[in-house]
Amino acid sequence: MVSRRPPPAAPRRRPGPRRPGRRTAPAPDTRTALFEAAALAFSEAGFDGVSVDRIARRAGVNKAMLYYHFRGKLALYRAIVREMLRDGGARIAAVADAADPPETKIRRFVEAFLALTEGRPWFPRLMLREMAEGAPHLDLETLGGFRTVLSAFSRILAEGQAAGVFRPVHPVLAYLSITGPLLLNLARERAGAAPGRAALPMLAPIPRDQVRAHLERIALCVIRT
Amino acid sequence: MVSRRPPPAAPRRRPGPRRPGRRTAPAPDTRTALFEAAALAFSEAGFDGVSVDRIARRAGVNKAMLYYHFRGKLALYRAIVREMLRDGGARIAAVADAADPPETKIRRFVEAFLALTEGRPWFPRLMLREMAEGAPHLDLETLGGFRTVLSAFSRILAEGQAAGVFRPVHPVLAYLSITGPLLLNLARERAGAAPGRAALPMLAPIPRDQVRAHLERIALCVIRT
DNA sequence: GTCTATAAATAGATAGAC
DNA sequence: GTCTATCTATTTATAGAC
Repeated sequence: MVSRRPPPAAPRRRPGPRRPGRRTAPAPDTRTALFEAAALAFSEAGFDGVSVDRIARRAGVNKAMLYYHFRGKLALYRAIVREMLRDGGARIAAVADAADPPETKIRRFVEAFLALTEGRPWFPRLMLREMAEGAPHLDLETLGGFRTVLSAFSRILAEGQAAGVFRPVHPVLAYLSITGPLLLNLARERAGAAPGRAALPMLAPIPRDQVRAHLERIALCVIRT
Repeated sequence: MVSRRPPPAAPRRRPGPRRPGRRTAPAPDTRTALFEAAALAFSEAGFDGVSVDRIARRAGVNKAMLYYHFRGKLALYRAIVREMLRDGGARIAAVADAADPPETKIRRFVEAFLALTEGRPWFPRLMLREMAEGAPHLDLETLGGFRTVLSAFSRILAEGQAAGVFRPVHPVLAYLSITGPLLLNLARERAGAAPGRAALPMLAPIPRDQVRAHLERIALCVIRT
């Protein structure tokens, strides 16, 4: 049910943002407006839950512009995910390649991931949703973005193991053990923010610092010798 | 985008399964067939990704029967979630109320949760998806089913804390720290099972015993003093 | 209880004027 | 680059025969 008609086989002709010296209208940032409106909308309602029309209206532009600037709904969605993974991968790589002891890097990793979820409100929702669905909207190229993140994380683990302070642990399990509780907790708090649910203690927010401390504890006790 | 028209305000008239001594046709198990077909379909494609028509066809019955036996698509979905939570809550409560030391109960909890995910293939997918979306399809009554599960888990924590073997920890964070990695790992393996992804080591399955051992380690190191 | 037929709404996508 | 208008497929849901 991802897309009603078979995907149009990708001729890939990216217009590229804002070439100087054109004859047409100013075009302030139609492409960017579409991108950000779609990112928020997808994170709130999921790929199937958002209509192309709604994205366009939210961006304040015409629906047809989505098909002009991107190749369609699915291509726009993938562009959003790729951008997220590119930025996330760069930040995690910066942590992994810094000159810190492995344990510090793990703490920095937790903080970087937390910052990522706070800087882009759509990041955790969109990512968790896509994972929960089994990533049916992503192609191999987009999935490759995950590898960048995971391999940076794995470098930290390997360094700690070489130094004898970390035990051997499956990198994927370790990664999911840190990020999973965080993503699910954010989803839980979001569920509690829905109207008529304020009275459910089960869905009440937990202070940010308490969450951060908990995640660091998980991280270190899972991978430390 | 949950349902196109406003929900019909719930007169709640459950037909009840199979009353003996009727005059109409045998009706072997139309209701059950619909229930199971829908559970699998919802877990595969999500609430919005499955059409009523598809559920009916998969169950081998007519589409109109869904509206006869349940009140509509949303009511059927909620019935499935409620059944899951009822059964899950009962199993976790059985673990919590047994005569074991707290640490054993935690291990039993992990095993019970794992068994739950293995016994009902749709359980982890459906649950993770619904959580990832912020539970937009659930009413307060259905959400109450979560409380049963969580309170049983909290009883184990409280018992261990009273005995001095567990440290004080937020029950919700502890719960998510065990179940989150498991659910996300299942989703990851499912993503890897999609056609054309067998070559991605990042999505390769991890042996069940390794996962179980990892979850137990997380559980105990998060809550133990 | 079960079915066919259809209503009423909305989806993604495109053609073509400007 | 941007727009309006529209095509076509699909959706949830119901009416009414049997």
